[in-house]
Amino acid sequence: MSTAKNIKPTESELEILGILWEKGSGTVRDVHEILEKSKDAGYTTTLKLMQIMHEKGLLKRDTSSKTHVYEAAISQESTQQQLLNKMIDTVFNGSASQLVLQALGNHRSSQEELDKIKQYLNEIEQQQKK
Amino acid sequence: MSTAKNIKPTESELEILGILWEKGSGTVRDVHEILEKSKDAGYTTTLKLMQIMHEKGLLKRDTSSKTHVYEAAISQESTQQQLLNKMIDTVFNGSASQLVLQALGNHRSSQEELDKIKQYLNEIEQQQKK
DNA sequence: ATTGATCTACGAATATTTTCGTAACAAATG
DNA sequence: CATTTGTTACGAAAATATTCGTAGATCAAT
Repeated sequence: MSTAKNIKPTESELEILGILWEKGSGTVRDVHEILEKSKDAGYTTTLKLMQIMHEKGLLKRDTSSKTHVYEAAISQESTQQQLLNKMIDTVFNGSASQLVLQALGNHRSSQEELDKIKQYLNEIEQQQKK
Repeated sequence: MSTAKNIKPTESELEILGILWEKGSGTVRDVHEILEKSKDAGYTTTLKLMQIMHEKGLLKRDTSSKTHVYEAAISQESTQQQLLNKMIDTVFNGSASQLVLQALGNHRSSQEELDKIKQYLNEIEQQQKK
């Protein structure tokens, strides 16, 4: 397993990763301004966090201009998967479908999304028949 | 919202809650023995954690005999929901169905479980037609 | 050139979480 | 009854995570 990162972002780090995954890339100020909406921390706090994340290999950055531009260095998918696995393990008695039911239950999903899920379920069933 | 607990169990606390939800109730030793399998910490560490959790209102306990018996004081479902919501928010761009797809993707689910999910999807669709 | 705004770097203080040693007590064992 | 075993309580150390003040650099506008 070459890409198997056993990296464990902290709570705050995940918030920053989330923002960068969505934006693609951004400066400390970009990230900070979004973060501020839901949190309250100073600018240098966000800066420091992102610097630490860069040291840890969680973020890449372009320092060619004065204002550095950051982006996530770990994939959203693999991080999602890792977090899901732990969550299923500790809080959902090891049952992925229990998690799925719970997630579907409380979030109003669009018809389009539901269709996508259904379609996916069919694909899974097809595969398992083989 | 009367029961709206804004309680945020830590990582270790979640592990203990998970065990107690599954067992129903147990002594410190019970919990510790299970915990030991995946972690390595001393007995008094587990004890201390459970004491703190009791102080915080995360666990109930029966002290009528020398060896205390603990059980979870917060519901598994509401905790699951709270964690899911945060996760969807920070890591899944706010999309519950994205989480569902990811969860289905990597965990091999039994046919029975898949059926249950399908059935649930139908129920949701029915409700939304109203 | 001087000022002001903005940025990075860095160190350190705070806060939080986790870990464990030690003491006191009770129950079981010999 | 003395000893060993298992338990709780408690305090504090250790490890981690978060926050921020301050200094120095860069750049733009006066």
